[in-house]
Amino acid sequence: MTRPSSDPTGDAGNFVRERIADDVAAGRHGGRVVTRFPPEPNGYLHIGHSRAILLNFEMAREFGGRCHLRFDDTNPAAEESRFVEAILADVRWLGCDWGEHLYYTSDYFEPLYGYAEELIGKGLAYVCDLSSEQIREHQGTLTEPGRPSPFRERPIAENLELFRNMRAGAYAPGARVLRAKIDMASSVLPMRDPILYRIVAQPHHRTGDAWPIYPMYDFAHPLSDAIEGITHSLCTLEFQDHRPLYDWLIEHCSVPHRPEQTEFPRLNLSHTVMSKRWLRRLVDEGHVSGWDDPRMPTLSGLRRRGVPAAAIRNFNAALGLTRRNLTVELARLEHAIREELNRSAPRRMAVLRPLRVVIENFPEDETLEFDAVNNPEDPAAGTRKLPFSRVLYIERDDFLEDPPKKFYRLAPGREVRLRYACLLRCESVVKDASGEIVELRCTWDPESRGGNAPDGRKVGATLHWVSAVHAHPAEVRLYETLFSAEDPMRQAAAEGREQSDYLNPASLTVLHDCRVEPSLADVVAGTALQFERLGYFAADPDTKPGTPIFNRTVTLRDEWAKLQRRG
RNA sequence: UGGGGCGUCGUCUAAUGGUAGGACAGCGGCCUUUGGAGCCGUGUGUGGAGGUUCGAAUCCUCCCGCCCCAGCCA
Repeated sequence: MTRPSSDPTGDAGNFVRERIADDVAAGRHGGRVVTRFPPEPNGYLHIGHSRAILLNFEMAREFGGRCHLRFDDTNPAAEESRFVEAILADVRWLGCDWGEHLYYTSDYFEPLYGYAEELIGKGLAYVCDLSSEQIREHQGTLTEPGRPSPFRERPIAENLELFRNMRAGAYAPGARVLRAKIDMASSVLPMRDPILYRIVAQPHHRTGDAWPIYPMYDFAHPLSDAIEGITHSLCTLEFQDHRPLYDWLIEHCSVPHRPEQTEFPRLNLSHTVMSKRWLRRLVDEGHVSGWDDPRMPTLSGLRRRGVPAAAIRNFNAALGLTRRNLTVELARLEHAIREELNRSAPRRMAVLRPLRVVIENFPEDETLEFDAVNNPEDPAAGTRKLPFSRVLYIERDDFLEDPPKKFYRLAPGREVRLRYACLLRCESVVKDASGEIVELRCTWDPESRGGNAPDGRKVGATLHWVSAVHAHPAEVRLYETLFSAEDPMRQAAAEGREQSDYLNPASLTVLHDCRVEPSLADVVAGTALQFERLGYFAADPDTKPGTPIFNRTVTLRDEWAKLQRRG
C-alpha cells in the first residue's frame, strides 16, 4: 500500500489502513471499500472531526472505493438545517468529495420502521410502557444485572398493534418505547434491552411532522450502513461497547449487506476542547462571536483564522492512527500551519503598533521605490514595489531606548537595516510631556539603497516598515488560546469549577491603528499572507473594500520572544 | 467493583522475536536583507515484577496505571 503523498513523515502508522488492506486482500466484502462520515447536524464540525472525515475519505480513495456523507439526523430536538449547511461547506473545504453520495438517516425512516416491525414479528422487540425513570431502575448497574420489564413478554400481535399506534401518533412523548429483547443480565450495558424507538413531539428539519417516533442511533446506524452497502463503518472508541448491538441488529434484520464496525480514538488537542456541549456554551454565553470565531477549534473558525485546509490534512496525516487515546500538543498543529503557509503565503509589510520615524537627511517631497520579494520560498511569486519616503512607521517593539543584551534592534546611535530599503541610524528620540516616545529622528545612508552599504558593514537587525503617507490603515486581531489550561475539561472536572474559570482573558487583542503597505488596501477576504517578522495573517470576512481587517493565524517562530519569556 | 479498550522520549508515532528510530517541543550551534525559512548537533523513552528464549517493546503469568459504558443523545 502506498502512503498518501501528503504524509510528511512516512512512518506514522494507521491500523485502520492495515485492517482494510487485509480485508481487500482476503476478498472480504467482495474486495470493495465503502466508508461513510456520519455527522449529526447539531453543531459545527471541529478539528477532532477532521480526523474522522479525512480517514474515511482517504481510505475510500486509497482503496478505489467511495465515501458517503450521511447526516445522522435521528434526534429532531437537537438538529437544525443551518448546521447541515455549515457541515457541507466544511467537509468540502477540507477537500473531500462525496460525489452523488449525500444521504440522511431520515431518508431511511420508512425502511428502518420496516426493520423494527420485522424484529417485533420475530419476537425480538417489544413495546415497553415503563417510564424513563422506571427503565433506568430496571437497568441495573455496572456490577448488578438488570431486571426484565413487565412488558417484556407482551404478545407479538399486541406489540405490533401498539408500535403501529406509536407511529400513528396515538401516545404522548415518553409514554411508550420500542425495545430490543436481548439480555437484561448482559455485562454489556447496551445489550440490556436497548431502546430502539422513542416518541418525540418535535418537527424534524427534513421530515417535518411526518413522524411522531424516531429511531435511536444504535438502531438506525448499523441498518443505515447496511442499506448503503457500507463495508467499513469507522467510529470512535466509545462505541466499542455498542458493537455487539451493532452486530446483533445486522444479524437479526433482513439487511442487504453486512457492514463491520471498527473503532479508533478521538483526536484531542491541548489548550482547547472538542466537546460540542462546551463549544455550544462558548457561543451561547457570548464568550466568542460565533461557531466560526477564529479562536474556536471548529473548522469554520480555523478557516476564518487563516488556517489552510492543506495544513489540517498534513497535520492529521503526520499524526498517524493507533488505538490509543491521544492529546496532541497545539504546537504540532501550529507547525503544520507554518509549514504550509511558509511555502504558500505572500510576504507583506505591516506595522501593528506604529512608531513614527523621520529621516532627517531625506528630502520632504521625494518618494523612492524599492523592490521587495513576494515569497523567498517561491521565486515564481515575483517581486513588488515598496514606496519609501521621509516619514516612516516601524514597530514600537523594534526600538528600545535602553536596549538589554541580545536586543539587536534599533536603539539610540545604533544602525539597522530597513528590509529591502536601506540602512538607518537613530540619532535622537522625541518624547511627549508624559515621557512617552512619540518619534525617532533618524538618518539614512543613501549609498545603502536596497539594503547593503558599499563598505559591506553589518547591522544587527533588519526591520519591517511602511511609508507613512503611502501606508493604509488597518485593523488587526491577535489571538491566543481560548483556554489557558492545557486540558480545561479535565481540570474543571477535577477542581469542580466552571468552564469560564479557564478562559484565557487575553485570547483576543484588537489593534485598531495598524498600517499596512499600499498593496493591501483592497485585499480580498480569506487571503493568507505573511506579515514579515510578525506571523501569518488572513483577511477576515469583516473586511470591506478599503478597510482591511486581518486575523493573526499564527506567529512566526520568535527567538527574541522566547528569550524574553525565559527572562 | 462487571464489561470493553489502551500502556514506547514531554507530546505524537515506528520497530510485527534480532542495533529502540522519526516527527513536534526543548537545548546548543551554523547561516541569514524576516531573531522567519534552512542546516548541524543534542535523548538511560519500552508502566512494574517474574517467566520462555542464544536473544523480548514484541510471547506467557501476575501486578499497576489510564480511558470508555448505568441518555427515551450521537
